[in-house]
Amino acid sequence: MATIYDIAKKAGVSVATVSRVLNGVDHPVREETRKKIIDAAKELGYRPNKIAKSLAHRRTFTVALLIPSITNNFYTEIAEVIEQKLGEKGYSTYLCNTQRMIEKETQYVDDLIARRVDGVIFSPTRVKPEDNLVNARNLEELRKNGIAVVAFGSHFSNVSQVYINTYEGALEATRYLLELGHRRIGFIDGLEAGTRKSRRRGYMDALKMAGIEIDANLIVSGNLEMDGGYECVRKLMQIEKPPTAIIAVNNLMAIGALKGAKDMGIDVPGELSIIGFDDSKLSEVVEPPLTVVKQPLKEIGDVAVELLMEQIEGENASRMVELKTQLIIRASCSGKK
Amino acid sequence: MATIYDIAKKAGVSVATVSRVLNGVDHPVREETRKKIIDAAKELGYRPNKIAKSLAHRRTFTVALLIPSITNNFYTEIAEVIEQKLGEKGYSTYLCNTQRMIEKETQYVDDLIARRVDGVIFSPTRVKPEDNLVNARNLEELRKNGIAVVAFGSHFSNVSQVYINTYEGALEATRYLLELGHRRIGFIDGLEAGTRKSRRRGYMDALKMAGIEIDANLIVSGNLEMDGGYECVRKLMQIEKPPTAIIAVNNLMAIGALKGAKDMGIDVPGELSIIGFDDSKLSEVVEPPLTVVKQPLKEIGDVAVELLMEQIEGENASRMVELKTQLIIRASCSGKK
DNA sequence: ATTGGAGAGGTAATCGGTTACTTGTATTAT
DNA sequence: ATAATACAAGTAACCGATTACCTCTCCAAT
Repeated sequence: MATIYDIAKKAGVSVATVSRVLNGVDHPVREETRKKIIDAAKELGYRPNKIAKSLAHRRTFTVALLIPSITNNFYTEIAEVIEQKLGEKGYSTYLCNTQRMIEKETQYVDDLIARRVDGVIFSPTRVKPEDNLVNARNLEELRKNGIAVVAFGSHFSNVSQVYINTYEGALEATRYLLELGHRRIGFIDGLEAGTRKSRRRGYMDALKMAGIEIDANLIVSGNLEMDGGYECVRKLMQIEKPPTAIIAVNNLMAIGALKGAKDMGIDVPGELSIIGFDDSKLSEVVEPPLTVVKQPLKEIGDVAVELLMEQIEGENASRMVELKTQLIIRASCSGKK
Repeated sequence: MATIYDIAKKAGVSVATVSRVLNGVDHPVREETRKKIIDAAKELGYRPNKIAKSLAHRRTFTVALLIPSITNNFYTEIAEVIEQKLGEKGYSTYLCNTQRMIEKETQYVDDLIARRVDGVIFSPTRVKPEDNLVNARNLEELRKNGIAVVAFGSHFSNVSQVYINTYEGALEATRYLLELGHRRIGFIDGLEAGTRKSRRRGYMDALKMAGIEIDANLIVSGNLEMDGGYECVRKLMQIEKPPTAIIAVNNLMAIGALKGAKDMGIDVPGELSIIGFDDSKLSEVVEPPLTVVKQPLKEIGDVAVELLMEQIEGENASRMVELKTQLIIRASCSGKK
């Protein structure tokens, strides 16, 4: 492949001039010379080598988006807007999918440092509570190596982040079910059993405020995929006094729960109301369309990119932006008679 | 950040030795020296610079996966296996999403060449028939610049590819509907109206062989997303003699069609049978679960990586592998009375 | 006539690694 | 005792760019 040296030789100039012309650097060059260089580059089918450019500039103009899953629309819809926005700003996006495996997260972090990405938008992979520590360590490692970081989907200290107030979302959803007359409300949680889990807290607080005692049997956990929701609903509906409504902490689990209920011959919303989290096209097409606590996907992406750019190109103070959820009422909930 | 020069100084050796130790090159080094180097590297928090490595090696150990959509599970499920397999072989994956915009495909191709990826797994973005030409040009550009390429999702000459025999898939699906007694079968196509579209040919051939004349009114096109299917079904059901069964060319369109039919008050499968393409988790959770022509996602990914590795690391003869579809019968079709 | 500065372009160090080739020493074979 | 060889390590060119600094002309100003 042709290099700027080849072009320089062919055009009879030095590489400095070639570089200047090809990059539009502010340095006077005669029109005639410029043309010779452009022509030579074209003839040689010259392709700039970004590897070399990156090495010289100590900038790669690459940003990584590190997420737990790529088959979950929640993440891909965010990914799409992030990639779009970064592209407009001249950055390429590395999409890194951990498949919810914490070791892969660490592997990726090492690789991203080695590749000298300019920034990382980080949504932690957390299946077991201990993963929390690994997440924090990975984040720290990135920052220690001078990489700008923005996080979303969880809490960290001292890092720019987009924080979605899921506590209030869960609170609102639970209250909605209470208003409909439900008293036994189940909660389908993810595996990442921590202490300060906001969705669960929102759910519990709403119940407490309504003077309803919390029944541990009504809270079950599964993996964050459809089968997790499927299994959870079966567990919930087989306890002594099964719930009349259920909240699931993400989109796929809600859909899995819906399917599980149907397979058990339970009518939704007739016998069981279901509320999911994370709106996506899917929630609309299932039967019945799901009532969900929507997280503002597009905004999350927009804000994440903004925060990252502030760090890469501006003052690097870390900042936190809070976004609110919104309850989208569709047809998966009904009043308790 | 620390470089091998820093390590060399700290350990009192030359950079050559550092490089050898850190990369496990087959060259004798005294155990004592090795230890000094390892320790120095650790103390300095050394992180290898893959940019520099790539420049020196003229290999990036990066492969790009260039696809039309990232919010369609068909692609993300393939992406997941590809990324997994490539990772095992020591390659990082660049996931590039064109959002079905042909200009983005070209932009990406230019960028990938500039980034000197070792290979590209390419699924063409094709919305209008003319895009075909752009796809071919992009492919040629990659190859001209010495980048290994594997294509899937369409036909190209002289490139390794995974070819899914969708002609037979469509043939089989149509015959299935014919056996159920349907005579008026609608076809929901994508926008990419070409001449030699295999799914459509399979559909038409099955009808012809059954002695049924093709009614152009039964063939409509839309975009490849849910709303495309949604609109198409409305069109189809409003013609003079509407179909009693429909085949849609991809997963999202089938789901959109299902939703569209429901919204029109049409019972599926009672009044209308629907068959989709591209199996994915979604097809199972909609109501009724969709009968689909399944494309072997995992195999597509596996084979694509195999073919690419053959080119990058072995003899670079281009090769074509044909995969078969499979009709998965669920509950969205019923016999015509 | 001399000086100063703008215009046009070149030289070579640098980014952080890899590696072909060379060197010096210790061991073994003859 | 000496040559041959293995071992252990170093030197410096190279990968493909960028860019600070330098040089040479030419022309206007004094």
